[in-house]
Amino acid sequence: MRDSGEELEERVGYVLKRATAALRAELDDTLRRHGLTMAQYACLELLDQRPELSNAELARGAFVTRQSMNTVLRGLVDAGLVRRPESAPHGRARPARLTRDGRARLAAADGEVAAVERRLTAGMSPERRAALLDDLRVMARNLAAG
Amino acid sequence: MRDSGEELEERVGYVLKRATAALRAELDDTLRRHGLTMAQYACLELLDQRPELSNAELARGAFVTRQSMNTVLRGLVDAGLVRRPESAPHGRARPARLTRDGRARLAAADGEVAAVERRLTAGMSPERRAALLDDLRVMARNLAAG
DNA sequence: CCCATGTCAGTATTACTGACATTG
DNA sequence: CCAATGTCAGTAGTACTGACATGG
Repeated sequence: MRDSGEELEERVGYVLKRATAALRAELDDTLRRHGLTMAQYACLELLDQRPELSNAELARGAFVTRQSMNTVLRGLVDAGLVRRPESAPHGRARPARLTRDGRARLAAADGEVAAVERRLTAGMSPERRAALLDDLRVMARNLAAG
Repeated sequence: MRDSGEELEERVGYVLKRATAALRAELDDTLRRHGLTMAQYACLELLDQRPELSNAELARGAFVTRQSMNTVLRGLVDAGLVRRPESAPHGRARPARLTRDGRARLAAADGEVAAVERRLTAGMSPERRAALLDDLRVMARNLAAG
């Protein structure tokens, strides 16, 4: 196959989108059963790893506008999963934190999410998985930088 | 690091989501300039590769319900980018095809999309890229099957 | 004044469920 | 009757732009 080399370069994005579409569909179902959407889950995940993030920081972390993230955040606050101080300790930024319920909800969903992820990489050697993880990080950084 | 091996397994989905979120944000911008949304672009892509797909088949290909795909397809037909026969040649399925405008629009967008994809994998060796492509295919298949 | 942040308002797209008709 | 398909209706969640206020 002469053209496989050239095709390759063009098609990483295509296959990446396909893999993610499949993952999204699967996670959507899983999370729905826990009363969460993908956007909400992503936000909870971010806050779990890095508490005290402001709305604007969360937005940058999820690659969306701060208006979009604000909508998500509001939903989470209304649901009692996230807490924000009434007034900003500095500037206008109000650092968000998971509530106890938020941590519990995230933990409950995480178990099933992990199961989906195990299915995702079924049949890959640990080395392969490590290389994949590396590549994905490179890709995220490549675009986040630009 | 004792836990790096275990962490690895858990986090492929997380990093995959991050990489895709970055890609989505980038493509969203790019496609917007061509008057296309991600869903529309995905649909055009599918039809370009496999003409004559019905709405239900497209839905399965994109991992969404046929109702969702129907909405997208309607938009594309209204925009004159996709054509479907008035009546079904067999059963109720009406095979869709790109119009000349549809092909042109897709081709116009594809140039920029390819540029984004090149940035995406910048700094990866051809071997690495090939392995990545392979892994992504495995993941899509792993979930699509389940 | 400038910049980052938060937030309100409005709009478009997408994805879902439920329901129903039609075709083979 | 049944399975697949198309489609209408309704709803929810998400993402965008534009605009404006506020704090440092």
